[in-house]
Amino acid sequence: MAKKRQNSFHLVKLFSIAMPKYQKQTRFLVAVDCIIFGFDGTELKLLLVQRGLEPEKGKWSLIGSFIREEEDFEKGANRILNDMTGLEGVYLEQLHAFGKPDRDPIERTISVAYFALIDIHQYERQLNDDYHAEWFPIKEAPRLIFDHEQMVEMAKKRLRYKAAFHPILFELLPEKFTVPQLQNLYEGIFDTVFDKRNFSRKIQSTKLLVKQKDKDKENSKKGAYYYKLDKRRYAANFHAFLNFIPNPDNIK
Amino acid sequence: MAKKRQNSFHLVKLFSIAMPKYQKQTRFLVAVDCIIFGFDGTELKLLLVQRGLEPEKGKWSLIGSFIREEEDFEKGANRILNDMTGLEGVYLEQLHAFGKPDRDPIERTISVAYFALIDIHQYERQLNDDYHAEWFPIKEAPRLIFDHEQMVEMAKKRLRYKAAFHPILFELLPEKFTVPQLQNLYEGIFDTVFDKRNFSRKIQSTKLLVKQKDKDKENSKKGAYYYKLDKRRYAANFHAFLNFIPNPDNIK
DNA sequence: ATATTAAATGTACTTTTTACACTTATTTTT
DNA sequence: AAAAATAAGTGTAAAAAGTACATTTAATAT
Repeated sequence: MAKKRQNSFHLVKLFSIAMPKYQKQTRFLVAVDCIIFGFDGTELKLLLVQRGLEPEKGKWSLIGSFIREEEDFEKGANRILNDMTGLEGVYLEQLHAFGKPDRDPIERTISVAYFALIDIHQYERQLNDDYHAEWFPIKEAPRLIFDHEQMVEMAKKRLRYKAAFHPILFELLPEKFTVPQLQNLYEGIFDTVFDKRNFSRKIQSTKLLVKQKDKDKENSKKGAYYYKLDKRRYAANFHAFLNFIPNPDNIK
Repeated sequence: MAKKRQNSFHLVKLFSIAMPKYQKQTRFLVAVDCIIFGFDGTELKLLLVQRGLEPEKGKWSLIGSFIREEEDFEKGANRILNDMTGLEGVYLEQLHAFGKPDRDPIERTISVAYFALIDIHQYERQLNDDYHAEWFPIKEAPRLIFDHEQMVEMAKKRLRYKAAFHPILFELLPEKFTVPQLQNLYEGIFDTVFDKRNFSRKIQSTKLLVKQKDKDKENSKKGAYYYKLDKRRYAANFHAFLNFIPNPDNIK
C-alpha cells in the first residue's frame, strides 16, 4: 500500500521554523447558505431569493454569502438572516458542509449550510425589499441553483428527525398559539395525521404549555384557547427527549 | 437597519457577463480532521497522532489533511483513514464544520470534521508506522492541538446520541462478539450499567444477532456464545429506531 | 329556534418497560 | 474427586406508556 505523506497533516508543509503561511496548499472560497423555514399556521414554507444578476439570473436560490475574513460560520449565517429579515436571535443550527468540487460551476466553493426556524409573522413585519425574497410552500418550491435542492432535502429530514424528540417546532410558532395549530404543524412536518385526543394529552404532558384566558376565533366558531410556551421549562427541556412522535420509524 | 448588499450572494461580485472566477473574495484553507473511535472489548479508544514537525512538534492531534483540489470531504476523509490504517469501507460520518477565524494560529483554516468507527482488531493488523499513531482510552486522552478537543467532545456526544436509537455500535465490534461484550460497549458509551436480563432481551428483540455454535472462553469459565450480525437485517434496519437505551434523557 | 362547525375531553385495552434472583457450565482450588 | 468460584443465561409480575375510539360543548350562521 502506498504511503503518501504529503498533505496528510496540517503544518506538514512547513519548514522547521515557523512560517506565517502554509505553503503550496490550495485555498478555496467558503460560503454560508441558509435554509429558512417558516410556518403560517397551515403549512411549512421556505424562504427563497431570486437572483438579480447573471449568471443564473432569475433563478431561485437559498440565501447565502461568502464568508468574510474575520467572521465565523455562525456569525455569517446570522448576518445573512439579519440582512434579509431584520430578525435577531433566530434559531439556527449547522446542517452540513457541502464540498463537491463542481457544486459551483464558476469556481470551487465550499458551502456550510445552516437551517433556521422563524416565526413567519415576525418576519412579515421586517421584510427587506432589497432582496427579491419570497415564501414558498415547501411542496411547491421551484427549482434551485447548484445543490441547493439537496440542501433543502437534508434540512427537511433533519427538522423531522429533531422534531420527533425535541420541542424544536415551537420556534416556528408565534408567541400565542392554539393546540390545533400546533397539531397542524406536526402533521405537516410528518405528513400524517394524529388523533387529537392523544396528541393533546402528549403535548400537555410535557408541561411546556401555559393556557391563556383568550381564544383564537379565526378558525372555528367555538374558538380554541391560546397557549404560550413556558420559556423557563422550554429552555430546561430543550435537550430532553420528549418523544413527540408515537412511531418515528418512518423518519429517515 | 443598514442594508449591506455586497458579499451577500454567490456571484454577486460578478460582472454581468460570466467570469471564470469570483472576484475579490478571500479564499481559505480547508482541511478534514477525523475522530477515529475504536473498542478493544473493554473500553472506548481514540486514535491520535503525534506531530513530527515544528511547530507544535510532539503534541498530539487528530489525524487530518488539507483538502485537495479535486477531492470532496468524504474522499479526503477516506484517503486519510486509508493512509493511516490501510482500511477501506470504514464507517464515516460528517460531524461538523469548524471555522473560528483563529482556530489555527498560522493561517485561517476551515476544518470539516468526520468521525469514524473501526474494529480495533482489524486496525492492528494494518498499522501504518509512518505515522506516530497511538490508541488512547477515551478518558485518558492527552491534550490536543487547536480545537481538536472540542471536536472530540462533540463526536462523543454525537456517538452517544446516535447509539441511543440506531445500531451504530456494531461498527466497532469484530465479526464475532458476545452479548456481554456488547453490553460492555453500551455501558462504556453511556457511562452507566444496564440490567443484563433486560439488555439481552432488548438486543435479541432487534433480531440483528445470529447465534453461533462456539463460545468465547477468554472472559469467563462458562464461556459466552458468540454472535454475528445479520448483515441483511442490519442494512435494512440501520435507520430504524431501535430504542436501545431505556432512558436517553441524560444524553445531550 | 335550529343547524353547523371545530374544540375539548375520558376510558378501556395493548404493548413496552422495568425491577428483580436463581440456575447452569466450566475452571480452579483443595 | 469434591467443593468453591466465576460469569453466563434465563422468566415473571407490576408499572408505565401508547393506542383506539365517541360524545359533549361553545359559538356562530341560518
